[in-house]
Amino acid sequence: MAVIPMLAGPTASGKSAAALRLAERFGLDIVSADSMQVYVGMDVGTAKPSAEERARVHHHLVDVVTPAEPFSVADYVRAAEAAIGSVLAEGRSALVTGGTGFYLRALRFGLPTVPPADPEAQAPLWRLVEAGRLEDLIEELAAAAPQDAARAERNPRRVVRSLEVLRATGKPPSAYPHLPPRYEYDMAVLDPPAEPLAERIEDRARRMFTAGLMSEVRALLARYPQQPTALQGIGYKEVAAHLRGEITEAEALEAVVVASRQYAKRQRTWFRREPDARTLHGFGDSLGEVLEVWARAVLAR
RNA sequence: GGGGGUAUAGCUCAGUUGGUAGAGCGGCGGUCUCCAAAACCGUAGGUCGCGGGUUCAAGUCCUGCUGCCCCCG
Repeated sequence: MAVIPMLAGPTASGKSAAALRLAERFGLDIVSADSMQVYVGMDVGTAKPSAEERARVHHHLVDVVTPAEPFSVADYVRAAEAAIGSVLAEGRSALVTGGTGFYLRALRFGLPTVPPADPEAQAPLWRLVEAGRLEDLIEELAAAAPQDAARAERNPRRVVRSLEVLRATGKPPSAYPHLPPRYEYDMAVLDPPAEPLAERIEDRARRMFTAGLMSEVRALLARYPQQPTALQGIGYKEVAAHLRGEITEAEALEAVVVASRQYAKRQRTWFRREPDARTLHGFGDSLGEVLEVWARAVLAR
């Protein structure tokens, strides 16, 4: 059974460029693992691969839904596994690459068997949260599932989700096993030094603004008034605030830079604890040889 | 030149009738079982512009100086 190479790393770590090189070198398709690049019309702000790059290498899981549609890890895993399956069926292999650790982990270790989230079932719980009764919900959860309550860390989203599952099925999320993953992966994580990464993040944010991020957001808002997830994206929420006149363009740019830096931090934290992953110190663009050796070894298994 | 205002954590600012300082943001660390570029949890930062004075005690009152802002000339 083939082992699929998986390349992760924080934003602006040069993983996309590196992935493109590896894909061309070894004749691989790229399977993106990016929770924002799945949306049509979100191009500039997500640093989506260009049309030219997508002509050179087939990218899967990019542009699969509109910003008006919901999309979740489960959707991701199903679609990504299907994509990998079809590539393997053609006698080739794929390279999974992206920065959404949550998606990568679900792909590697399997989707949990917890029932899917149901917005209607969550609605009454959210009403309580909004009414300032989070404490009560935590208590209810703690009474039946102390571990789940502890793990929720007072995070409203996690408390609500855990209670939703508990109330609907009588079992908390922690009682559900994971489905076995469909494929085996070998994960490499780019870990660039913080300072240079921060500089690259700032440069890239600048370039996004000059490349038309503002008009992209304007078009998005006009076309999809209801956006469950898109406006969570870095670059999008800040520019939207500017378009509403709440902050200046300079402030929006600064906010994007800060949010991106914080995001990169969270990604590093996530990947650092990822089991069985090899860490490669540096940027994707400066690790060409190392990455090639790694990919060749993985593909030979 | 005269008058008024202001000076507190990296930034923006709170600090009640005097009892040696807080918040938000940022920074740093962490969490993550179907919204994850999300949502959270935890921490470290301050000779309160500088010098005098009053007081048992001053960020808080008085005073001189310095910086910044506004008004008048």
